[in-house]
Amino acid sequence: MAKAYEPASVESKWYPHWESQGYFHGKGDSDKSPYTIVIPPPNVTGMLTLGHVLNNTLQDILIRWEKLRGRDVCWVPGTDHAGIATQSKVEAHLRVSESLSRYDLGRDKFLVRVWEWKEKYGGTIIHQLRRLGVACDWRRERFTLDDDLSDAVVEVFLRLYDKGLIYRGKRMINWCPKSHTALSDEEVIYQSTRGSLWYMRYPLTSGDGHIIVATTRPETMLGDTGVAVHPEDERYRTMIGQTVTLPLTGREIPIFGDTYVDREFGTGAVKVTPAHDPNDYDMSQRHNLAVIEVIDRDGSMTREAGPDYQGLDRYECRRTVVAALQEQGVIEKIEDYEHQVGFSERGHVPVEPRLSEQWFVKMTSLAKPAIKAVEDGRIRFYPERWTKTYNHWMENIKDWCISRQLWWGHRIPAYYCTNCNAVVAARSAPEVCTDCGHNAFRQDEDVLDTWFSSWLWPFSVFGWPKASEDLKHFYPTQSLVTGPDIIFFWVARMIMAGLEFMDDIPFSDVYFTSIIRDDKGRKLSKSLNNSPNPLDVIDSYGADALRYTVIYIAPVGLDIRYSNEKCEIGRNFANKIWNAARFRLIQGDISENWDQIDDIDAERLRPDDRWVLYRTNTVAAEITASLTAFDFHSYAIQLYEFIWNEFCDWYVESAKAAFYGDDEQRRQVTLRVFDYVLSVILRLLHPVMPFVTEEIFHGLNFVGDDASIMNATWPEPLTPATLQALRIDADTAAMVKEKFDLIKAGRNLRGDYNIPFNRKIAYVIKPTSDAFRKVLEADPASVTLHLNAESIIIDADYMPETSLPSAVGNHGLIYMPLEGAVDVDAEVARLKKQHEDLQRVIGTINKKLENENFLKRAPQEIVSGERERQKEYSEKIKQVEALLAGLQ
RNA sequence: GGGCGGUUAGCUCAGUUGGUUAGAGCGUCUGGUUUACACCCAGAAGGUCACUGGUUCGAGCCCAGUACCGCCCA
Repeated sequence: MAKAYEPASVESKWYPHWESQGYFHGKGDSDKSPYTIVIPPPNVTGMLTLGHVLNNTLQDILIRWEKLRGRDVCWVPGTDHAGIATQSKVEAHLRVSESLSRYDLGRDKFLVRVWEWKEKYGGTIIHQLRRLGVACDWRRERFTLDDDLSDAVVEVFLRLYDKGLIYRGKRMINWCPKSHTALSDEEVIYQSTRGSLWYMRYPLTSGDGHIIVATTRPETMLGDTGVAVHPEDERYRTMIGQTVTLPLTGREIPIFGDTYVDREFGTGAVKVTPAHDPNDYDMSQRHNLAVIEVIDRDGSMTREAGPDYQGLDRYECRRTVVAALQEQGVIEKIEDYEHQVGFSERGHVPVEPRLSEQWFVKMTSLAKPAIKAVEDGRIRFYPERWTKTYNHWMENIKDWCISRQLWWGHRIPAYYCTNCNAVVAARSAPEVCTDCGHNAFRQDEDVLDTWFSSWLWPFSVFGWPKASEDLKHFYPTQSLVTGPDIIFFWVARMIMAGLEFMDDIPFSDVYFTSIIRDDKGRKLSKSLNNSPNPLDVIDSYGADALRYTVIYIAPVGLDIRYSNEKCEIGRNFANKIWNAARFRLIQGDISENWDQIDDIDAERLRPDDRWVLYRTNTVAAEITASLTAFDFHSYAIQLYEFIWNEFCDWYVESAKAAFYGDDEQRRQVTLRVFDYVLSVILRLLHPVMPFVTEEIFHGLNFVGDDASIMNATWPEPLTPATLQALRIDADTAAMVKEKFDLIKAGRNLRGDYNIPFNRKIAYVIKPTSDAFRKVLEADPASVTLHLNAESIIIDADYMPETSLPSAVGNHGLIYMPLEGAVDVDAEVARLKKQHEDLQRVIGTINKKLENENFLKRAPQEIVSGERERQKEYSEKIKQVEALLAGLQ
């Protein structure tokens, strides 16, 4: 084995091996209970980001863990077609390389080009994911535009249409002027934007004064068809019913009262542009106002805007309109104003509310059972607080706009009679129109929202609507790991779809990941150039290191502050376990019965062996509990602290005493214990660090060349019989811990006297309890080694002739006999400090025990615990006082 | 405006249903080529647990309020 762990060769060796051996493949017909995860499908245009690293590492931990626990695991990977993103990318490519627009090519030829692009670049993220080591079932990889999955989309559309839950209608929707398509409410990102509030004076037609309206969008005044005030607003009461003459256009429009108007905002009078504002549109319906469209689908002004403005971009038009109004003295004043502006999630331009004909899904009836599924705990969210966000959205759910004016996607399965325009939803064009008998139809030009296929993902990947063994076996899935940013887009909709079409929940647990930021707390973004490329990180630190680090630094329910340097945590940790294994290999071949300890002769066990077995058993249970609770951070911390601070710092050192000693039988037993513990550690670690654990498992011959740690078993708790037979218990473990504490005290004495650790010196230990004496006498060699002592004397009756450097523990004292003078001042100072500390502690204990209320009201075990401590510390302080007396 | 988080060591964070002298990693300082590991080892320093009040025998933890930071929804 190399002196330091070298990830690159190990990773490139094992991943192809795992994949070719079919270890990632869910059997589907197995007698084992299934454990299924569907991947949140990344965009087919996507590149691997740190967000993917976190998300997929978490899923991989669950999958590998459940596999070790013996379940038939299946993690379905795949990508979605990402309508807008992919289409825009290919359009941009065509524009730059061939100066072609999609209209130049036409729909069919354009789609051929998109498919070509997809075949060429669409696999990028899928291949990048493999570098991370994820145990995805690649034989089941799916794409949302695959034939099966497209069949599912059509089936769902038709079912909902037949139920009356899908309808087509002219509504106010969010329009992306860059992508020229409608968007759902969820695809609009509101951002605080600095703008202005323009106050405009609209003259009354009567010539008798004016009314001042305030607006953030002066260019829309070209489409104004009314002015609204609150009906009870005294300032304007007399104006209701009058008309104003709209500047620039000369249109005469009414002033009317509507309770929607906020009297506090601006002047309390608002201009009403029904075609370009959802609230104005609602008011126009209530008050029979005209609807005049002045902004076109590309964000330019229409003919209706008037000859001076037609064709201008909406922002250019704003400047022109304001200039014209200023010239006419219409602008009363301009204030700086910060307000929320909706931006297109994909197009990154301000959306334009627009009236248009679109397809919608009625959501209310779908939402009801989905709310209930979370309410009654059939589906659980981690962290739990996300249920509130979910509930709030679900209870106020709005109809879902599912049509997109794109070409890349699932084309809407609706056909229009070319004669009478009758609408038919069907798998293919009907032969004859049932309304008029005509025989020609045209299909709807639009495609469906990408999420309209994603929401079916948990069952469409298994072939639904066709019945299949896979579907029966693997649905419902168990865990979903995703970001809270798509709780509405995806999670909520999958729950609704699962219940509606499968009559069952799609998954039982949803784990919401943290959001990754840079170490200054800023969002990762291309423009800030603060998004590390995970592949570079894997090259320099290793996949295990990156995986482990991301889990280790992820706080529960908070954002992660990441920097590449933090991957040293994972790299160092991998190297640590690597070297512990290397040390073991140097000692010779692995024990034959490394996978159990039941037949070990208890008499051969050292206290340290019992301690490490006790701790291993405890930590394995704690780790299992952490993973069960989706507490991945604890999982990582528990591994780190046990492996580094307990196993390596204490047990490996302690084992050296046995390995280098004369007692061959003891050596063999210690090797057995070491091997057992190491095998447990590796299996506990495997879900998060698959590569290094596999390499070590083979390196130490825990498994043969053709096998894998992936197929090992998760460590089971030791049986009570074993624990009893080997006398592995909390008391022994506690006593060994006392020993370690006294060893630390002994090391501190060196520090006080500036004796370097490499200089061997003599120590005397005086146990003050029988149990402690026995632990020490059972294995003085390990104490000698831990202290790097020249010699150790264990003597319960030890009385030094002169004062010696010494320290007091809970069950004994340690002395450091020195040649030459004792530094009395230093000794006194240290002991006095300890005396003060003890006095303070004893003081608080005494205060409690003297408090009648405490004795009366605190639980008995707390009170007796305090009595115990009082006794213990009193003993200890006496020892300190005796030492002090000897010095003075 | 409504909702949800957060505030603990220089930095990043743990801290179980309230109960030992509040912990870890990184950073800083001291010492060390110890035959697993310098990607390391042995030590040290460093905290009024944001603030105010309350409940309790007992509060970092529970309750109320305040301040600041962040996210979501309108």
